[in-house]
Order: sequence, then C-alpha cells, then structure tokens
Amino acid sequence: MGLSGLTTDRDDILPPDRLPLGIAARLSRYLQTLTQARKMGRETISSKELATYTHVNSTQIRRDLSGFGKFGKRGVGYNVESLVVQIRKILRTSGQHNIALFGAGHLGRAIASSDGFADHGFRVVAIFDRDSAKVGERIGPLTVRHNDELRAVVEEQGIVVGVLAVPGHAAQGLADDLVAAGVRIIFNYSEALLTVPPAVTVHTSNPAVDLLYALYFYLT
Amino acid sequence: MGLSGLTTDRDDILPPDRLPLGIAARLSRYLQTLTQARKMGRETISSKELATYTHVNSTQIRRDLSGFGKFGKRGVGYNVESLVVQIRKILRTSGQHNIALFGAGHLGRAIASSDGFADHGFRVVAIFDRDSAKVGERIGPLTVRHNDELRAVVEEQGIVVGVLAVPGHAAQGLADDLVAAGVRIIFNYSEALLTVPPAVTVHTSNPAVDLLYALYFYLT
DNA sequence: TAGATTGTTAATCGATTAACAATC
DNA sequence: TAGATTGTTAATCGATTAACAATC
Repeated sequence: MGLSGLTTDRDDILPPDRLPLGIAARLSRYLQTLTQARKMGRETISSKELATYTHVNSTQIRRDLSGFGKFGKRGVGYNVESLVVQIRKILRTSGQHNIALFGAGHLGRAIASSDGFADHGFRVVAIFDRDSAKVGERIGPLTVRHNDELRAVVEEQGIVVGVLAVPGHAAQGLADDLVAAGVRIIFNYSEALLTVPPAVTVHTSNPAVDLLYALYFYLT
Repeated sequence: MGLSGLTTDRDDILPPDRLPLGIAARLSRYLQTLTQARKMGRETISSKELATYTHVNSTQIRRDLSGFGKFGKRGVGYNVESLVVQIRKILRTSGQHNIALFGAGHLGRAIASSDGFADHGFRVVAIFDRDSAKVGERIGPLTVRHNDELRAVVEEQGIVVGVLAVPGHAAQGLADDLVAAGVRIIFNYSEALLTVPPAVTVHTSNPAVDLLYALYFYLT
C-alpha cells in the first residue's frame, strides 16, 4: 500500500486482467529504479539491489515478477533493459501520454524542465497561467497560454492528466474546469483538498508527509 | 504499504513504544489532511471525509485512532484541532525541525517558499548552491550559501534533514557530505539512485511513479 | 566446481472490509 | 426522537519473511 494518496473506483467490477492495487504500485516503483539504472549504464540488477532502492523486500520483488514470467537468470539477476520492457507491457503504459501543466511559477518551471515525467512517457504539452503577464513567455519548447484556453487544448492534444502547480486557492477552480473538460487524472501539488466526482482520481503530493514519517523513525 | 519509498533499519530491535511502519505512515497522512482542514476553518471532520481525502478506508482510520484513545464523538466526528494535537503527540513531531536545502534553481525556490514543510514544523534554515554566482542571492528570508559551508551550518543549526533539489549528477556527492556531517535523513528530489550507509534514510520523490499507477487504473 | 541469485513454498503477520451495537 | 458516526468485532485477503532447491 501507499504512503501516497491514490485510489480509483474500487466499486467497479474489475476486469479479470486488472492487477491488484499493491502490485501495480510496486511495479511502478521497480520501473522507476530500472529506468534510472539503465541511464547509469547498468545491464543487470539483482532483486536485492532493487530492494535497496525501492524499499520493497527482495522476496516480494521476485514473487511479483515471477507472477508474469521467468524474467531473471539465476546467479545473475535481471536484465535491466528487458525488465523495463516487460513491466511497461504489464502496466500497459508503453505509449506517450499528454500532460497539461497549470502554473508557470518556480514549481511549474521545475516540473516542465524535469526528466521525471518524460522518462515514463509523460509529455508536458501545454503550460497555462492565469496571469496575462506570463502568457506568451517561453518555457523550454512551450509557450505559456492563458487558462481560458484549457478546454480547447485538452481536446486538441488529448490531455490525459492535469498537473496543478498553482496556489491552493486556485486549485479547486482548475480541478472543476479539468473535470468539465473530461480529464480524469489530476495531480495536485497545491495544499488544497480537492473535491471531485468519484470517477476522477486525485493525487495530492505531500512531501512533508513522507518527511514526518521518516522523522518518526529517526526520533524513536 | 506505501507507494513512497521510505524505510528504516528494520533489523534494529524496536523499542516497545515504536509504532508499526504502516500506522506511522497513515497517521502522517491524516495529519496532512487535518492541517489543511484546519486552515479552511473546519471544526470537525468525520472518518468518512478523512477517508475521501487520504484514500484510506474509513474503518481503518477509526481503528487506527481508537488504538490511542477515544478521540471522536459519535454522530459528530473528530474535532480537527484536538486530533492534530493528539496525532502530533503520538508521532512525537510536535517540535521544530531544521532543514537544509541544496540547489537554488526553480525547484529549490519553489520548496523554500512553500507552506508544505512549514505546516508540519519543518523549517528551511539554509539554502546552498555550488554556483558562486547564486551565492549571496536572497530567497525569502534566507541568503544562498556556498556548498562549502555545509558542515559548519549543519552543526550550528542542528540540521536534521537534507533536501536535494539539484541535478542528478550532483546528488551523490552532496549525500556523502551530508552523511559525513551527521545528517541521517535525506530527501532526494533528483533522479539519482543514492547509496548511503544503512543508518541513513533516503526518500526519493518520484511523481511519475504515482502517475503511472494512476494511469494504469485509468487505462484498464 | 563454487558462489550467487532466482523461483517458489509455507507460515505469520498486518490490512481491509462489512457489519452493527453504542451513543452523540 | 431520528439520523449520523464512532468504536469494535470477526472474517478475509494480501504482504512479509525465512528457507531452500534449482540453476546460471
């Protein structure tokens, strides 16, 4: 289970090929580490090493993976490249997915220029701000647009995820607009508690939560 | 449990009063929501509402809390203010904790000026950059210092957590310096896979991991 | 061969959920 | 009182762990 706050409609009837929540979450984590290991030129990695970086028990990792096939080589470990391909196939996230980013402040710029999303097939294809003074500014390959264009851009670009890097007081309004435009996944970097229909998934990013948790074990 | 990657030394002999990892993680999550609810002027909150925002089952929440006392009022819910106080007491994180931030780029500035940490008693008391051109710049109430001053500042200010908002290639070096200076909690916003001694806790922030996970359930 | 690491089993522990009496 | 929500139980399910044969 997750420190991070994600759910979906658990009331839905799950298609038989849908993974349990826990496994999907862990596979995503393995993928993150594998992607970075590949960048560092690693060819193989053992379940023990993966355990060190993902903080998941190594037996659990081997068990998760062996449920889908025999991907490893005894005495050697897993081939990084081919495991990345396999996990992407399992998670069915091999494609490109378009993101719209709201807020062209420091956080928005940091997100737009990070590799974190790009490495996993997420592409920021539009940046919005409600401040007309910022509209027209260039951030990397993109030009800042006004919030008013949200609806048109979501349709044109096939936006799947909306990322809110705006002050808390602006977040709910944008969430409403995104929902109205048909976006079903919202990534909330503001402190606001968002209210959305059940079919929409909100993930609120809380660095301090993880820090509190780490601190508890440091203090005790 | 936990999408987020945090562990501590599980080999240690746990003092009898140490909470199971899962409960500590969830309590941190409740606290985040309660803090925000308090900001919004809410006086009470039900386990069902907390469940909506934290994505933890409402029965689980009531059970977690009832392990420490009867904090709620039947038919009404929990008093927000007093529950914040209780959970802080349980987590023993009522105090102020000093953070050192590395990297004065967009991400560093965003972190320094966010309320996210401050709300939970974490205070950024120093910002470092290795670029001499940035040293001396003011960010809010702080002045950017050069990385060289790390050791002295950690001792003077009693730094408990080091936050890395630097490019991946610079992260391991800073982690080594932090460890050498005695810091035991590192929050890594870079993509680098950090290697540290077992006594040190590293949390690597992976927004894309959570997004992949959300997307999986959207696509299936 | 010797060493390392996978794949898998079995046993334990914690999380999840539904249900409901107690009570505000 | 009627409605809502807590506190708690019991039953189920998934995660964790140790152990080890298989095999690279």
